[in-house]
Amino acid sequence: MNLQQFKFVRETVRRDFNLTEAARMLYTSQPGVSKAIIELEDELGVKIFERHGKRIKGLTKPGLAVSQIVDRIMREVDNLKKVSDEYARRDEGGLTIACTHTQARYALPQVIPAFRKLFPKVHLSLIQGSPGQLADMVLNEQADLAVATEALALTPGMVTLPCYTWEHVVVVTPDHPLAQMTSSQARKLTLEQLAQYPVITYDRAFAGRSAIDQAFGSQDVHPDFVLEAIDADVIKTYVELGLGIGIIAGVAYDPRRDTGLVGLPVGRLFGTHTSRIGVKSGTFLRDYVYTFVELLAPSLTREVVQNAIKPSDQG
Amino acid sequence: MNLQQFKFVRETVRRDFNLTEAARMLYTSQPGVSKAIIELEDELGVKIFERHGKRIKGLTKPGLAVSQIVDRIMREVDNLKKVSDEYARRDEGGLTIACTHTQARYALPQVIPAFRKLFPKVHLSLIQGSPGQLADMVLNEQADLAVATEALALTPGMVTLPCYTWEHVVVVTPDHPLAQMTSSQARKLTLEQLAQYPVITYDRAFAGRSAIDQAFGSQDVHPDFVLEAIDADVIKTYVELGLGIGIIAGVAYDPRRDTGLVGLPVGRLFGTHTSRIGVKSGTFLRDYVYTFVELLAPSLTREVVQNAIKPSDQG
DNA sequence: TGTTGTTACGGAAAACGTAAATATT
DNA sequence: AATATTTACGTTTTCCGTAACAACA
Repeated sequence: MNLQQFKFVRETVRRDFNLTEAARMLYTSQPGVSKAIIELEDELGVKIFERHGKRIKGLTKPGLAVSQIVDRIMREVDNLKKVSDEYARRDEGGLTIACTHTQARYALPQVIPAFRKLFPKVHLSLIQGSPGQLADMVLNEQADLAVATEALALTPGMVTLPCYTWEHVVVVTPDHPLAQMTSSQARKLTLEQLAQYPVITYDRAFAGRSAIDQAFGSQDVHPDFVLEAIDADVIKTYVELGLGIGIIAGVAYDPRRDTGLVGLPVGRLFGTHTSRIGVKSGTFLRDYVYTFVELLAPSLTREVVQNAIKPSDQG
Repeated sequence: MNLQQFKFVRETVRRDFNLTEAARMLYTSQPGVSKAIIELEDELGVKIFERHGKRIKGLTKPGLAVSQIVDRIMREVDNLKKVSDEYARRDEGGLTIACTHTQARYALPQVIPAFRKLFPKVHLSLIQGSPGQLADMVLNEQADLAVATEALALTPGMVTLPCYTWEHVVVVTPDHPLAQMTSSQARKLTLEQLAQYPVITYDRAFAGRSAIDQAFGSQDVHPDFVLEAIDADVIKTYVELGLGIGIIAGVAYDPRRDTGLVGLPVGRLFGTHTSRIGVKSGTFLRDYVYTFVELLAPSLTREVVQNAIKPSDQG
């Protein structure tokens, strides 16, 4: 039994039981992976992988149990590295944040400069992806934490914590009829009125889009979604081109910079949303990660987060 | 980083930071242990052990964190072996029970025959020791579970569950004044009356002795404890020799077999005691271990026990 | 001065990659 | 036929024990 074998098992599971892929990801030879796994199976006395002839198709029943334990071991091994780095290179290291475009472009810029001043030696990476991908990145420990609004939650092993709340804003061109309204008229704007115009907003999986659909749906109003995009910059671009009205996250509209657009504060129509951070349960987080989270959401103190990631179930 | 290094670190901590001892326990050479640990320290970039020159005196701050993680890893590695044995040799294996003499001699015989019938291939070992030793054996995973009445509890990582309750009994020779009483007189026996005779009972750490002391102490009665022993058989022997009256666990007195003794049911004087099983939190238990516990205490179902040993904190 | 930890060194074992064989889709 | 896994084999590296050395108490 050795750590190498565990690494191979974990990677093989992650790569959907493709040894060749697993070997490639770990920069090693495929026969080596095969041999190591077979040796582990021999030592444990059980087959970990279900084989149809020579093709590996999935986990056996004992294999599932083994795989879960192996995951826990490898997670602790990762923690070992992180813990010692915490002492050896106190303020150095990497912080990988998986987030949506909205977060990367509008929310995180409000904290990253301060963070960099505190930890100039920490190498930051922002990885963008869909909320589903973000969750995967955190669970596979490719990212230390995820920030998103839509469904990060509910995968076992994933812990999410409320970060900040926000509302949508409607953006239109200055010459658009909606832009001509008095502010008292604007306050009374309804979903029906909005739905008279083509709508440009986020893709299904992003930035509170589900709340937008729900709001319209509950009133049985069905606007024409002419264009859906991952990020507010794209949406704003097409709004400026006159393709329709935009519904974007409030943080994504800045009256001073977005001079070609008028923002209508009708967030109430679509409800209030909570952006959340996602962390993998049971992982060790470097000191500066806690600091980062506190900068992003002062209510998420070190204690709150530590308590949340305590491993309560196996993940 | 490899499992060997982890094993060495764990053993070195357990052997009070004596590399020579650790090496001997693991049947390997001492320089090998030294080298492996140094290599691990180099790889992690931190010193794990506090050294005064060349003497290892304890854990450094990072070393403590490392040691805790290493313990968790090694525990999971042990689980891996157990899990696969569960499938590979479904009803074979070992069951090591750490218990006091009272348990081994009087309580466990009531369940072990039934257990052996169910799992004839399971090799049973009973290790006897003081309650403190029992706890250590479980924590070091030399024993699967511990059974005892006195202080098993409260070490972190140890989970205890109530097993069965019992009371003490006073035993005397048939010609002893106390044996001449009518049953109504016997029912009214007081601690003062008992204290008129020399008392033979358990050693401080065993079988509810603390409750005996407490009972006498609370009435400010101070009997003459002429002899203290670990087990009831020894106590009964000396009672038969006329050295005094015996106070032993109720289970240890059988009127049919102990023909040379008369039992007085005065358990109420010393309160009711609960024997408990102790298990290490976070360990995997073989199927037959759950069965054994259910035989011993039907209320401790598999679900109850599994729930109890779920790792809530690090141990 | 005895005990304990580190360094040096050499033989044995295992780890790993290339090549070939075999099985699956 | 193409893709995927296992077997075979030889080189390289790592492992591990003995011996020698160094430092504490």
